[in-house]
Amino acid sequence: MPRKFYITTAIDYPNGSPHMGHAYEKLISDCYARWYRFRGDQVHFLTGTDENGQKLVRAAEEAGEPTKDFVDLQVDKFRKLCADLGLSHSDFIRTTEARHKEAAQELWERLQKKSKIYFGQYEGQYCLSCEAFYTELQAADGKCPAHGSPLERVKEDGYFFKLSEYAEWIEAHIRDNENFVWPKAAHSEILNRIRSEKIRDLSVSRPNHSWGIPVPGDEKHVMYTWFDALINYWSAVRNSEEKWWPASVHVIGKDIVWFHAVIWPCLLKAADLELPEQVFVHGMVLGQDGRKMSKTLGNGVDPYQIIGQFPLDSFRYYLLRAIPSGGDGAFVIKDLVMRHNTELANDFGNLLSRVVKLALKKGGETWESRREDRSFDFPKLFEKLEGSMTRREHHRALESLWLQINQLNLYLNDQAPWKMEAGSEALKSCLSNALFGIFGTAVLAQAFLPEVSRKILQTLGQPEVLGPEVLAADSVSFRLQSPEPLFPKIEWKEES
RNA sequence: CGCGGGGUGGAGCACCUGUGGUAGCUCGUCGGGCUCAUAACCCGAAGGUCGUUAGUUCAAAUCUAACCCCCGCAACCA
Repeated sequence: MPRKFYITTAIDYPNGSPHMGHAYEKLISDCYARWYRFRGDQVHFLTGTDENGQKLVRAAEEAGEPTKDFVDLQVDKFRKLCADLGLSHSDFIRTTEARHKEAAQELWERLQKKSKIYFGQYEGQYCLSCEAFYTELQAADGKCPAHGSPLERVKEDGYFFKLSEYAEWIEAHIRDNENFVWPKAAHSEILNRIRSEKIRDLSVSRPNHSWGIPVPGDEKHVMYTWFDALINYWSAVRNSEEKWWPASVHVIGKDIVWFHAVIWPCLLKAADLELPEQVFVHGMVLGQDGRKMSKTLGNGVDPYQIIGQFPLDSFRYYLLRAIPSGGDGAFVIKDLVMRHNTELANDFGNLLSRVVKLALKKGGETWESRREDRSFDFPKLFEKLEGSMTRREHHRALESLWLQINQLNLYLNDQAPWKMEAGSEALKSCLSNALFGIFGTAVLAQAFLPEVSRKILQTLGQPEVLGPEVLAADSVSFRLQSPEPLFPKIEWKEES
């Protein structure tokens, strides 16, 4: 029976255009979605947009457009990004959709019925321009960190979620489930924070300015954006809840760990819903100077500087390989080009050329690889990749894959099949081994380099999508086609 | 101040976080091999006291402590 794997990205806040971080998170998630699909699991892969909150209303005002029109337009950009990245997502959710509204309201009512939400008063330092409260910690001097203007002491009516009731429970849950927040650094950081901060009840409503999801039974309030945003993971699969819930992995960035590792599980617990298995925190794509990408520093790289300029698989490969999962990494276009030219073109692409061309010359189109002749242990390599992927170390999976590619190149140099006599057994066995080696590598590379793998399999005369079981098949036959360069070299000059 | 991440041959990074045991990868430099292939592939060499200091240990880049430096935690922003 196939296992199920439900993976999500964070939903994006579309007040600006998609940036590198969005692309990174989506590509990582896509890689895992494809890997689990490859190993035979039933996969549901969700991404989408978070469209509530006053910040969007303000952004629309600044753009001089009605909020809804503005948001629709922005969301299209994110949809386009998904398409341009070749994402294999199963669903794209918008928090302005009816299905989400209904789900959020249902969850609210559930919590209210169980008295986990109550009506109260919020008192704090409030910035009028931000329409947000700041804690003593954020604004120690009583001034708005964003505007520098003095904050007002404001009392406001609103709804609260009894987060404090769950303080001990969530600490225990995180402590006892080492994989719940991953990687380890994120796990200990959040645990640390829970222990040092008093968990207080969470304000979950805002005054209704006709944008947002109305609080059931009280039109004067809408849900706080974060409250409803988290629920998207549930609302997207509510119609087939028994099939997909709970989520297997929420892939998120560092800045929203608290919401996903603390608030979200507590909400679910309070509503008697099952908890996600894992919150996977990825690192940040930094600017080429190794600092956080920012407009003021001008060190940012827009995803659209890459998409269309460089092959998609090279972009994917670079992000997945050059930035260790869980850590931060600088995005340097020159390095992307270098990895494309050396690792992809020279190591991998050239390997395909040299083997297939030689095979065509020496033995024609039809080749067969039998299990007893094989020099390479792909089932074992699969296990290795499986281990890396389970630990969410996709960069190591790629490293293992490349070790295999290097081994193949070395094998050819050692065997020197071009010196062997045409028609000899030695030649036949050497080349069928090499062909199987490429085949196995391409099969395993599907989650990482979908487009390229497809082309390789096609060159070998194999079906487009294959699972790990073919690696142990008794016999695989190839019907070779003349290969075209998989990775034409890229000429690229600094500051072009 | 506090929290978190990092400091490894000329450059960029693994390992450390999965088990402490001759320091590994890519690029660059130098020399060699091969000629099937996308001027590609393979081998070898030079180059590091793994931020500093102290400690634990038969043995530390890896564990412990202190310190120094860089980055993120306010804004565009995952």
